[in-house]
Amino acid sequence: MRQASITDVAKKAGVSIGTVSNVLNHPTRVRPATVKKVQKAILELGFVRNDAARQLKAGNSTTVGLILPDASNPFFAEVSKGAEDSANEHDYSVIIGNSSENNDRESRYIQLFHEQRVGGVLISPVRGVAERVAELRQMGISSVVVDREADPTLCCSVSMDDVAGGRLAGRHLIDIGCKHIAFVGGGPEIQQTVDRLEGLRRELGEHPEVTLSVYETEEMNVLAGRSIGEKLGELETKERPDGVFAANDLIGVGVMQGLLFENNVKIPQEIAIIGYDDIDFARSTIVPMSSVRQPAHLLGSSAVELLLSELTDDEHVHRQITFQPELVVRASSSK
Amino acid sequence: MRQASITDVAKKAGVSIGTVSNVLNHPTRVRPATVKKVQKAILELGFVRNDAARQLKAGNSTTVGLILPDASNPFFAEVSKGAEDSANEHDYSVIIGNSSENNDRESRYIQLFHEQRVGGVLISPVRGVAERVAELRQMGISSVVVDREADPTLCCSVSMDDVAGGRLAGRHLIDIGCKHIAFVGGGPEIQQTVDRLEGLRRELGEHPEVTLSVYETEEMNVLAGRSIGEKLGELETKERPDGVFAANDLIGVGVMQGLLFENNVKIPQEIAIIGYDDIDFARSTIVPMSSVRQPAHLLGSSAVELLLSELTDDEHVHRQITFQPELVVRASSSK
DNA sequence: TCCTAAAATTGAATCGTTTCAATTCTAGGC
DNA sequence: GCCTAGAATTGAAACGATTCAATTTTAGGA
Repeated sequence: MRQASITDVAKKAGVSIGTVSNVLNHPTRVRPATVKKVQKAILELGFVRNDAARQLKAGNSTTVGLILPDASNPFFAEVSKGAEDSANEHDYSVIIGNSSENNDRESRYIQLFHEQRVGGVLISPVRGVAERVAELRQMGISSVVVDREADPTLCCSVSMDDVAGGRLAGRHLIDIGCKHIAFVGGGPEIQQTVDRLEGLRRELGEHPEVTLSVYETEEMNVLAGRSIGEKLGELETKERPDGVFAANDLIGVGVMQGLLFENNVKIPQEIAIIGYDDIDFARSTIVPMSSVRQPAHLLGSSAVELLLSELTDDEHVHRQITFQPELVVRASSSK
Repeated sequence: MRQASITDVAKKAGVSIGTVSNVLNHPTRVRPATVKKVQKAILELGFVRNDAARQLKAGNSTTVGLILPDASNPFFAEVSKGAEDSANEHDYSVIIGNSSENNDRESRYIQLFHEQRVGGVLISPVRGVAERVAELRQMGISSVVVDREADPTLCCSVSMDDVAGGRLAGRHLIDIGCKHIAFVGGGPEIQQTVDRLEGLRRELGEHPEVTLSVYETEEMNVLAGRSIGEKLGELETKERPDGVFAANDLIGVGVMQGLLFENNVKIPQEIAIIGYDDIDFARSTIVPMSSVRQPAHLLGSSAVELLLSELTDDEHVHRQITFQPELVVRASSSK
């Protein structure tokens, strides 16, 4: 089925194609009566502009590519919503590619987005940030790194201050009177986890009366957390922690299950728990769990703002923005 | 930064632009030595084809638009992965729009995708299926309805057989010896829930010795389920159900929490539980929960296959495909 | 009515690629 | 060397929209 073109509209309205284009793009240059005539013709023909033609001539794209490592992760779902909302406000649209943590797939989306001449790419690289940024720059593609830090002489990036998140959790556990705090989850190969533990350590550094135990896990899931929770619950009461800071919510949920179900530990009375990420899961646990929340929506929208600034402002200077998390206190740490 | 064009490549390789195009699109028409020359020039110039130009001349798009009602729903995340995998195999790509259950936003994405002349649209409409399908047809856009049924004289659709899902759950509960089954969740305004209950009723119809109680909820979340779980746990033992079929996993998790935590009911010994959707949540409950699984990935990939068939096969006949769910048995219903 | 300046409109040229008829090149046979 | 047929290459035309210099129209003043 052939779509109506701008030439058809011009013919039907009895004007030139340049006038139709002006009605579409610069309506103030056209007399109101002519505008009406053209709009009537557009309606009757069901004309919808061909963006390929527009882009080819105009040379500028109104789309931004977003490459996510894991679309089913609620965090990234929220990042993409933030990006879309912000883009929409600027008459840009976001097209999403899902790398599924696969480096080759990520490369493929970069190529595809480049063919489509997207205005820029928002990316949370599967592998090395520096390498990807260098590649994108070499291709002449503007980019913003999401949820990771990048060298601000090369491009913008938006990320979370996980050290601050760790401090928030630590401070809260101390405020509610915890003397023996356990950190559960991950290991040294996950930078975000390392940062969260670092924040906790810094906070405890000002409280020499408070002790810290660290329990690493190979996985960052509920099962891994439950296993540690069982162990903690089996400790003699005076050896148990009275506060647990979990590296993420899944770990936190698992710890809670291990404590509650296997050991009948009272939460938060005997052991308080704080998770990280504030996914829906946290809210829906048997004892609603406190969690450090990352403003994912804001991360997405800020990434778009930075990218659009780079595209439109000749004086644009790259920035590295780090967002502060907030603590959402729920039953698991209320005492 | 100006990107290299096909004219630049032709000049550098010392051939015509038609030859460069043939190297890109019909390499067998070109002598190997010439192919090599052109490819060398492409590499040196970092040439990446401009898809807007290609699409404008060639007239066919290699992208498919996917409009999701809720990107953070794991089900749709999996649908989109299936769609992407299938599209990739056919050298198509999927661009995703997120309507966030907003009808206007859905309209906006349809308009945007139409401007981009996508090959077709995969859509799970926020409102009326028939209305959307009619609109898309009027616009000359091929479409496939996802996770809903559509009139197969108008377009293809892929959906789940929720009645069969309800039968699966019912049969399993009967097989493990349940005599009093409770259905928990939703109400008559949610067709999928109605179908699941219908399936359960059909299965029980062949077992007059088994009784059924229905508990509706206003919301389909964990809290709503927990409230019902508490009520069920408070019933006299001989009035309690011995099997619960939850309308979705969140309800199921909530029922489990209400039974376990408030009433110390033994699961599955006293009451067995089956959820629906098999989200990660189900697997990670205190007693891993059985659940009816929908092949979301297959739904996505089949939708793409149907759409591409429509685009490439002159003899294409629209189909309505309904997928059979499967039951994943876990601890919550193993006895 | 004529003149002038501003408003409004026009349409050729352009964007980068694909297509395909026309042309050129090549290799084998005589 | 000439001829022929098939292989290989060429490049004008076209796709649909935007742009902007050239042209036309309009309205107000004398």
